[in-house]
Amino acid sequence: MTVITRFPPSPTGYLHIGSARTALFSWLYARKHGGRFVLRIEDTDRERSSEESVQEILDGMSWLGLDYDEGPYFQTQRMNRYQEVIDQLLDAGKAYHCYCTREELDEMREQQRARGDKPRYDGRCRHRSQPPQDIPPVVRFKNPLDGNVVIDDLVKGRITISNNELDDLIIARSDGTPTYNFTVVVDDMDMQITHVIRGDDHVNNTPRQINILKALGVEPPRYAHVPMILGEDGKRLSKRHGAVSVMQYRDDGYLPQALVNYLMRLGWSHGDQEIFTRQEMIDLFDISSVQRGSAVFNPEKLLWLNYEYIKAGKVDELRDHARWHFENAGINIDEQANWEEVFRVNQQRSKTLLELVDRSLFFFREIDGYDAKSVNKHFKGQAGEILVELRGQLEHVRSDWGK
RNA sequence: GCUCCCUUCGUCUAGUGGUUAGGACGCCGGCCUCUCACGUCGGUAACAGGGGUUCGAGUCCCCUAGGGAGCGCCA
Repeated sequence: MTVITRFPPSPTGYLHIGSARTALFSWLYARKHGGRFVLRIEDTDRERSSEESVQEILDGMSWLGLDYDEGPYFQTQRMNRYQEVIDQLLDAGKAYHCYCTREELDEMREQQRARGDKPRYDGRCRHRSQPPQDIPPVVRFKNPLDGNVVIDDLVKGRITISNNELDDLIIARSDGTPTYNFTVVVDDMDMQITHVIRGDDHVNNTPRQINILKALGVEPPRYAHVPMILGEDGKRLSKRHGAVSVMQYRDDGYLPQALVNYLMRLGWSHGDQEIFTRQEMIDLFDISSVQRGSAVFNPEKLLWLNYEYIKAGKVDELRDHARWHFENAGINIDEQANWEEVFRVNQQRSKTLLELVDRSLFFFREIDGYDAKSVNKHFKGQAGEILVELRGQLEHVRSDWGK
């Protein structure tokens, strides 16, 4: 059996650091097992989806080096297929039309909450005999009434959920468009996904999806629910914790390999090893030894790792990653004669590429001014004479520069 | 509220019944050094709490507490 994993972002913003980690795990799993990695864009929410986001995600993945073997597929291009499966379910009596109004549903949920119950649809339209003419119906999936759903999760272990905790979820809206939990199932089925690796905010969706898969007569894939990444305050990582966009890290002068390394080590470890080459990641990473609990994102450690990568980096590779940063500073690094020497002096004292660029600038361009405060503090007394003298001395050592 | 999941230094983690509970980041200090660094040596700091099981529990079981997630015609 060929392993097929997938990464299904919705293009509603930047590529989030948490999504990137899940993508990395999926990619690693596929690469490790000689399988395929599928990219699928979940763009059914037309309101919030955008072309720019798609591009941003694509850029992020390529920057991280996460190449995919199939896709990108777009859900909006698969609408006919979803409709087909909905009809199939309807015909088989495994789904039904529901004419409940939002008001009616709200009221029902309110009563359930008041009773201390979990709000869920009570299936009142399952046997509706005379459909009202003026209400466009949604389609609901007939969830089994009893029994359990068991997930043998690759990271969480066995999870058992009782079917009476689940309700008849909507698989098609009143305008006919399919909903998330349904499209995921159809896509994973059609794309023959064997391993679903995703955030553990999806564990509660999993039993529903398994039930639909079973109704469709398909064997569910294996699941691996990886924990969320939290901010310093223990809350789910979000913008208020600082940078959460992958591309922001690129802009801030991080090396992709450092980010990838950090992300993989977050919630996973291999003995005392901290630094891994790409190949080691593929060989050593094991999804089933990912930590079960969530992990707090630690920017300091990422910074340290980045520093390690810069210190140990080959100058030409560093130059490739720093090229556009230099361009931003108005320097064409490829035209600089002594750039290698400059890199070698600075790479051991720069924690980011931005710092490296900053420290290198005065080697590459004329000084256009002095810091007033420092001038007042140091340029006094004999300082001028000494500097002139020093300059004279430097003329002689110039030919030995770097030796 | 209900359901599911989780719980070792501040943070990321090792640990699979017997360890002085190990490593890493951070922080503090020593050494190296004509500067800044690199490097290097050392220190700081944890098994959430309570019951069991066992000769012996961070490791197994139960309870409590705390945290996270989900409960949409969002994904």
